[in-house]
Amino acid sequence: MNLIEKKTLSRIQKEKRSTIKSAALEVFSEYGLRGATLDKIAIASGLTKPNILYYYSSKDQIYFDVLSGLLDEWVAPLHDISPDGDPIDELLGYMKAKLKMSKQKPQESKLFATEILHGAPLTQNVLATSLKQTLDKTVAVIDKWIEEKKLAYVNGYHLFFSIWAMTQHYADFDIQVKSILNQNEEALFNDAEEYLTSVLLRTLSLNAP
Amino acid sequence: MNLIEKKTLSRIQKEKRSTIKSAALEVFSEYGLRGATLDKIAIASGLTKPNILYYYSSKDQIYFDVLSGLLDEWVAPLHDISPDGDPIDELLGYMKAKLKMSKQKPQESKLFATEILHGAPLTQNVLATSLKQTLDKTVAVIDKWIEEKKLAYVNGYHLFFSIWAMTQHYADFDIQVKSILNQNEEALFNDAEEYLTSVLLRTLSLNAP
DNA sequence: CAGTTTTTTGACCAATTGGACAATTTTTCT
DNA sequence: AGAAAAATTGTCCAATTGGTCAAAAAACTG
Repeated sequence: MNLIEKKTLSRIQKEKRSTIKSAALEVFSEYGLRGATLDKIAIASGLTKPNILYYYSSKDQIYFDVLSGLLDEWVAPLHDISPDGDPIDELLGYMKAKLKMSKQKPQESKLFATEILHGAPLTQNVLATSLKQTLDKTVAVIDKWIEEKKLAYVNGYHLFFSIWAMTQHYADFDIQVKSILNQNEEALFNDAEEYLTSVLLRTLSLNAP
Repeated sequence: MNLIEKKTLSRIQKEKRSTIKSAALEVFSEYGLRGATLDKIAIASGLTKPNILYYYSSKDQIYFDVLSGLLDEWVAPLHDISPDGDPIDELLGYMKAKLKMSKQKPQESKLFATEILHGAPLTQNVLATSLKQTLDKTVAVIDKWIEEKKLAYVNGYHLFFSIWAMTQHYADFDIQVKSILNQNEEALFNDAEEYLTSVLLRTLSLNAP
């Protein structure tokens, strides 16, 4: 079981679990939980199916482990927003951090998107508790900044929804984006960053209509 | 076969195909192509599995039919942008139309999102041809408006990517949004529209920094 | 090196799946 | 009404699936 997990994992255990997890991320992000098969994960990892089941008790366990590892990483940039920094710099920095994750970890973004899209069977409580608490705090900071006239008025929650949506779009919908723009990834993400920077600047700056 | 389809479908054929399609939309949007089963579609439609296969030759055919019907509907609002209208009114109207679709047709949005997310196996060529052409034309209109000083400078393609991302987010990630905001749907979409309106206004208006 | 534990695997199983098909029922047409 | 066509279904099947298990192989221990 995962709950009564020993604290000292052998070298082989660490290696194999890590191998399985990255193969599983690959397969899950492409096919989703239900579309992914143990056989596909076995092939992607170079292990046999029973061998995988020696390290994880079920397919769902693998999915759960991969996804849990992701959640913290995904929320982390929110914690880097400093209430003492310059509001616009902080928010631009946050957007850039999220955009960088979309560029460098598209599989993680897609896995997360698929999970939410299909009803968040494993993460709904995390969303409603941990994520909500973190976001509530951050939105309180935004509201304070607005009150101090350091930021134009915006709805803080929807501001973050839109930053998530706009940045993750480049990972989750990459196929659509690349079907329309025949650019290399470098140029694409440069343009995206420039565009998103200008949207946020115009949205958040005080000297607006 | 679907290609050699008769033009005159009987009353029963029309009814049953329609029944199957709406049941399939329900199931596909919740589980994705691979997670959906004919049995689930059978139950959701109130028909038997062989009966479904009498109207569609395979599960993939059903998926293809549902998705094709969706694509046109999904792109349609782009055609309503008039080059002769007021630029900001036209773009606000487009955003509102897309947001309304997210509110009223979340299943369609989710099905489309899942398709793209998992590599757009059935729609990639449609994206690269039909959608691209439509968007190219619309972006040309945007560029003309910018040249005529009716609109602040923006990258037209990324403008549409961001409108799609921000509006569809409320359908695709509804579970996340609703986990964080404990509002009824009416209030939520009102706030969303107000927020998105202000973002677009500030982004597109000329009197900006 | 011998014994013990951990790791790996081939063979297997039951459940689910997409789909085929012949027989039956219902609808349509004259 | 009666024949022809269309629609419906019960039964079946082969392939794929997640998962088991006992035995073999490898790694670690004294």
